[in-house]
Amino acid sequence: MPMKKTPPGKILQILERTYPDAKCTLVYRNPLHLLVATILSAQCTDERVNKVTPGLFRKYRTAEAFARSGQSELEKHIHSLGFYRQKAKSIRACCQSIVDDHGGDVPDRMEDLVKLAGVGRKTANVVLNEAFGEAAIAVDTHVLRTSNRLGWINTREPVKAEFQIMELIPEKWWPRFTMLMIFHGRNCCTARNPNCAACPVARHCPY
DNA sequence: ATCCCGAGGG
DNA sequence: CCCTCTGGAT
Repeated sequence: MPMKKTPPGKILQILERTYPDAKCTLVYRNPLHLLVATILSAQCTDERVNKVTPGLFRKYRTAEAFARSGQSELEKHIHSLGFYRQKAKSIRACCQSIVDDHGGDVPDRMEDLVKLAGVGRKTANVVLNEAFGEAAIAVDTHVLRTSNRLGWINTREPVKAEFQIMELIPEKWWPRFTMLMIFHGRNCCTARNPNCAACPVARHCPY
């Protein structure tokens, strides 16, 4: 049973009109700051991350500074974000690797990024995209869910989803696609009670 | 009560 | 595939 699927182009246009300023709301764009901020953003909002990062980056300016930081010291800064023990541990180990293996600079290759503690494919793609200007699709739960519902893909595996979506969409659109789908997934095509009545692309959606 | 723009581990 | 990790917003 092939599911009905509308080519992405038109849908992306509609979403672009609906969410014209969907964009990464993390404040920092230099690689180290964005990497740390993205690790911190797991399971909490960007607004909450943006609230602690100014003080955090005033205290720890380099990967070496983070690597040297004390576990409990770092935890205090990020306590309000949740998962603070793992996040602190990840950031310290991650920055130690950046110092040891990359001369203190955040690596700019996926292969190297995903080896860093606390950095998965999603985080790596955010950094590649927003800090290094590389076209990428960061597959989070929203991208995965909305893409499946629209019938563009049929898999729950993020890596498969990433490559299948890349086949479907011109590279130029990859970053916009990511942000639009995340926005759409948050505000309309939610996991539990999707607001299909108000959905701008409901006509094109087999879900 | 319930949910959240993940990653690591069993 | 399942589980855990956490505080805060709603």
